[in-house]
Amino acid sequence: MTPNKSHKHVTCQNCLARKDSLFCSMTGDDLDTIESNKSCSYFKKDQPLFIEGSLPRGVFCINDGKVKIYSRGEEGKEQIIHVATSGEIVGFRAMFSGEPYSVAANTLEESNICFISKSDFLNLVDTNSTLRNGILKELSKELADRASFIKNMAQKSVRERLAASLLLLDDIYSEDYINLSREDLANFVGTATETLIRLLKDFKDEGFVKTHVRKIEVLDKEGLIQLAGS
Amino acid sequence: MTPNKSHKHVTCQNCLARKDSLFCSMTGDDLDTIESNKSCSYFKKDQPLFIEGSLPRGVFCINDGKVKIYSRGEEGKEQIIHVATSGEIVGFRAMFSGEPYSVAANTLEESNICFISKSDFLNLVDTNSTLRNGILKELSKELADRASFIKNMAQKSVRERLAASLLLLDDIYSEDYINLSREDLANFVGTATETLIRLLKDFKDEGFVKTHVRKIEVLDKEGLIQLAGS
DNA sequence: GCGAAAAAATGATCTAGATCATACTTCTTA
DNA sequence: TAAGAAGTATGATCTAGATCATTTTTTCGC
Repeated sequence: MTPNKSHKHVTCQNCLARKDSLFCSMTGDDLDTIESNKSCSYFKKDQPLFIEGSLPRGVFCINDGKVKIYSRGEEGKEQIIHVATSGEIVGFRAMFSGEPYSVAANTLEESNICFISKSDFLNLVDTNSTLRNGILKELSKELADRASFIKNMAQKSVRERLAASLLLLDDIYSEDYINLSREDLANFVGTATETLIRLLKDFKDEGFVKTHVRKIEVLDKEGLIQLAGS
Repeated sequence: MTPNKSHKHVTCQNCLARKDSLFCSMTGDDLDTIESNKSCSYFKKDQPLFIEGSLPRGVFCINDGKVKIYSRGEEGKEQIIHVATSGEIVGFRAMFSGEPYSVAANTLEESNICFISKSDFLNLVDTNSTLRNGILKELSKELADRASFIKNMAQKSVRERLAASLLLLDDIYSEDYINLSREDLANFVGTATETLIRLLKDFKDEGFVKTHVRKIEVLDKEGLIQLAGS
């Protein structure tokens, strides 16, 4: 875990997260444009970037931290659609559709996040064809992801979905242990918190994972892959 | 229902479906390009446009008919993600992502469908910014749709999902009755065929719908909206 | 470091919906 | 137009997972 997450301005030129992002191929000039127009903020845990139904004013670029993208159901229960990490750009979909956000975004931990205004971003997309193609590609990939998400929700058991989710989150948290509340994890898997806790206990007993208080260490990736099915 | 769906060449200039499509704003020149390079085919019921895992060679433009977009689960059970109708362009997502199709597409009824090759289509997208923006918008909207699809699968009962699905399909089939097999409908709602049949019977008894053999007439939209919830 | 509040865990119970078996209806096509 | 096949319907049963209640553990502000 990064030792110091407190607020500091990160220049795009030096941004370590950029190399993994849609901005990876950005050249000097365009980079300068962003750099001089962006703003950088430090977010505490569980702060909103935007809420469902509001109008997008720009995009968020995660320098460091984790962000959950979710949608709230009737009784207020969240369904987490995605967990975004360093290098990801969050919130550009609603900008293209011209509609209000259909989802909300909150930080899951302390995060450093930059903001680029709608006009700056759209200009860039219009003029930079590499970025544009990257975005088309990204949108298409996400669409494919969500198709399989839907299929999993419809056809897999909670146990299978938990296995798949843990694998996914293990990638997202890379060197760190998975660090989500049981409730958030349940809302990602799409189940009740109690059910999640029980299944997680089974996974512990079966040696697939180990918990460090709230954090989850994946011990047996192969086993989870088997369990998750196709 | 169109009286004659047999094979005939439809020119883009005269295509009635175009006005509802991403190509709606297409100008003379670009339209000529498509017109001279596209091919038009007549598809019988339940014929594949493409299958999961194959590589896209172009896009399909539905002139007349219906197409299901679906993904197959482990035991072969389909999850229908979308039902596309006249004017829709099908299969362009995988072209941008550069990956094989993550979903499959089959006709649901006799259909007239045009094919535009990958290179022609990508050229058009590169040069025509209106089309491009239309596509970005479309992709973003679908992403939002799928987020709510996921949420519904996770949080709503089958009964609620059936109500929502019927409303959606009623729009797609516009003047016609909904015309899907019980199995396809079940695979769209995300439930077992038997469960779907039972719930559909309830809906009949409660006066929400009326069936004409396999076809379904929606009688009480308001009631279904209530039932479907948010 | 202490006490309150939040989060995690466990237990008991209940039901929506899956599954399996079988019967009936509607299409196909010979 | 009859027979077989596919699709639709219904009945009986079983269980994964939701829900509600309670206890234990962890976190956090003072």
